[in-house]
Amino acid sequence: MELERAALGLKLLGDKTRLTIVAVLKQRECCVCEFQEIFDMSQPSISQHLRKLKDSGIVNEARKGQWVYYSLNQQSDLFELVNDILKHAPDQTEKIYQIEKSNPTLRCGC
Amino acid sequence: MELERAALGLKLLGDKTRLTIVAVLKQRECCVCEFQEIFDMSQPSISQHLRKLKDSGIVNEARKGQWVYYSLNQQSDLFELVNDILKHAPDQTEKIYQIEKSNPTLRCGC
DNA sequence: ACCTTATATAAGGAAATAGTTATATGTTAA
DNA sequence: TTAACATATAACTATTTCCTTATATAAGGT
Repeated sequence: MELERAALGLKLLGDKTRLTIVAVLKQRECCVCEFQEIFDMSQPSISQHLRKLKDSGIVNEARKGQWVYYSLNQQSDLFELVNDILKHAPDQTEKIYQIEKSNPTLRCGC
Repeated sequence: MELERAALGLKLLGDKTRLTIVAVLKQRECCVCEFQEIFDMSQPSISQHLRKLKDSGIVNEARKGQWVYYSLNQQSDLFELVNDILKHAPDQTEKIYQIEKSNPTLRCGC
């Protein structure tokens, strides 16, 4: 991989919020309103972080009804790098629990 | 490792210049004037990048006469992360060659 | 159609960042 | 002790970053 491309990936993951996002996505795909449960910031702010990750190809986005689900893009040229980095990041089971406890997508019945 | 600490390391390596510095240091320790041979920027700018890497513990600094040599700090809590990242960065033999061709520390006789 | 919910985009502001030039500090050698 | 070299620090600037609020778009339910 080009050094510049790797630097872009590292810069994107060099933010606490975005690193947490990808660490959570490694365990489970999530929609925006689920991330709202675990971050103490506005919905637009979360959307903007997800957009950057999407633009770089690190994550995929898929609309399901009114929700947009994000997941790690395993086809990305940055996937292996991201994956290796995540080996050094703490498990996010606690955050996942926090999401599931509040269950913001309850209404969809799925 | 704490997520916040990992994010700091990633942010530091998420800069083209600093990522190149650590990639070069993986192959060979270098002093500031050697980095000046491979970066198209001022000496203070290079010093400032090295300071950030030093402050985080990623690199070591050792004065040898009038030169200050930098090397990867293998004792750093970030070393394994850095090392895994460098697996995804290109080899820097070309840059090393560029340094050795101009040999800025010629005068020391070492 | 209309209201509600979910998400995205636009616009703006405060703080961080990466570079610059000028100057200070530390080391060597004449 | 003075000059030359290597590096660090200070002060400043332009740009980028991350957040905010306000608004737009998209989908679902009544």
